[in-house]
Amino acid sequence: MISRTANGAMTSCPNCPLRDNEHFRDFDKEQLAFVMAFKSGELRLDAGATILVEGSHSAHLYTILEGSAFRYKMLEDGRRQILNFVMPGDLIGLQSVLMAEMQHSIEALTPLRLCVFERDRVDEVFRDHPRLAYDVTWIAAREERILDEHLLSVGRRSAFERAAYLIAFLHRRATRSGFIRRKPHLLPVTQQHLADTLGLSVVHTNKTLRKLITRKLIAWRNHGCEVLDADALSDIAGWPDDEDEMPRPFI
Amino acid sequence: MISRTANGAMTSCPNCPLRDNEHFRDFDKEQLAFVMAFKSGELRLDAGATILVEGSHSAHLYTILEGSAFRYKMLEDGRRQILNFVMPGDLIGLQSVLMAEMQHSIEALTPLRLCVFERDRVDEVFRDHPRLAYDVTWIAAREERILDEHLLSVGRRSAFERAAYLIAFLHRRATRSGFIRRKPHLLPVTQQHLADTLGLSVVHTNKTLRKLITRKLIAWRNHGCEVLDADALSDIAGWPDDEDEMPRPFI
DNA sequence: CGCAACTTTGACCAGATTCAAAGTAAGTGG
DNA sequence: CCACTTACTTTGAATCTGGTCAAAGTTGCG
Repeated sequence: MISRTANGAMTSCPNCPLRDNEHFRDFDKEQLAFVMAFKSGELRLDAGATILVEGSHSAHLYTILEGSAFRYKMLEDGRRQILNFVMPGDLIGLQSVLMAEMQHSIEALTPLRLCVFERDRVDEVFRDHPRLAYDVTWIAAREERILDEHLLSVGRRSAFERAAYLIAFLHRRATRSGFIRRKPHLLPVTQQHLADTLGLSVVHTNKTLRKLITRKLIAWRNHGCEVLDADALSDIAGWPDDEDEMPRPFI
Repeated sequence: MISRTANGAMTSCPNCPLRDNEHFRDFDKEQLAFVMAFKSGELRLDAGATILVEGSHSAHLYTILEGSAFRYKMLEDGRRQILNFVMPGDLIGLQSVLMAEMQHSIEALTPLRLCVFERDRVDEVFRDHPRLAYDVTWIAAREERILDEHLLSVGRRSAFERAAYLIAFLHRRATRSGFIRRKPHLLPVTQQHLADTLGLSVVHTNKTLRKLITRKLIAWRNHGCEVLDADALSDIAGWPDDEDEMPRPFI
């Protein structure tokens, strides 16, 4: 399950690709040493693979190194709600480490490369590395903030505003996290993914996206959405700019 | 602003009412001593008062001792989404302590009694009290989990299921936190509050609640909802029981 | 070439919103 | 104690947003 060499060598923390990204904060030497020791392996998964599943009790915590995934919940009859997307630098599995079990599943959207940490060693982080513990809490608070905004969106924005918000949101996160590097800016999602995030049917999602396409704010490509005017999308949604964002921590 | 005696004496931590509640975990002596020193005062607010406001940068962190409040966000044109309700034992203001500023507001639903902590001393928690730092993270993860479920509800449940879920949710939290003590179980909310949580209009919320009333699952009283059959409500929503819940931490 | 997955379109329907107005209860000041 | 106000709940009617169903069009892939 944990491949160290199969599809390429394991990345050592000092060479971590996240380290080159100005949006992430630097570690000091001691933290770096600890995280290197804390990291117990690397995991590669194909697109479509399930990383964590609702009801399970994972022994691991992961940081995304490369690729993207999404968190979702399902009702018994199959209705699915995508809760959030996961991109490089994001931490997953914290819920299953802190609480009894996962209450959502996570599926890879693209091929994925993950850092693996042992659940049993999380105590060490809190005991010996207050700054890293603080960062873990910060990361949890950030997820909360994102969910707040999604809830506002699904609860109170019209389908059109909601779609604009979602694409602007994904675009901002994808560019800042380094998930998307070069133009054109392509988000690798199907309309079904967007529908399940927006709380809409696929049919209506399609019709709503068509309006954004007509206005030349996005274009639809083979299995993906090209973002043409992210600022206009944020404007439609009334979503603030958040320019003063500080470099964010990751583990 | 911080009253120590005005409307009754300040509660000392060893006599904290939360301590009597089996659903909350106990502190050991050292933790208790620290929290006592960490607590810098007590705040009493009237129903309807705004505790924290979007865009502000609070110098405090609060734990609810008594009463209830709600977190919400608004769009520019006044549309409001209630994100979650806050009850005894809940921590508020963490976002503004960790990040630059609040991105939601909090308003008292009932008269409120809060423990006040200084933002500047949060570092001490992480530096010297790993167990408490862990608890703070746990509390953040719990909020995330609640938001996940709300998002599923607003995005994918029908109005009827959604209303049933929300009332079952509020009821479970209210009874476990000690916010509601004796029968009849009355939730002090208006239909406008429920509507803004459900992402529905007041009119449609009223019609939806009426169905629950007809089925004798709830009754509507003066400014409040009486819960008659919480289990039936959870069933309608397909919301799991969560019986094996462990005592939870608070600060 | 042909299947499988995804996107698009149209017709019709249901659930939810809006608007308007009336009913109810609690609270206030005379 | 009553009249008046305010806040909240209820109802009906008209309208609209978004859902469902069905079918066809695309694209990628083996």
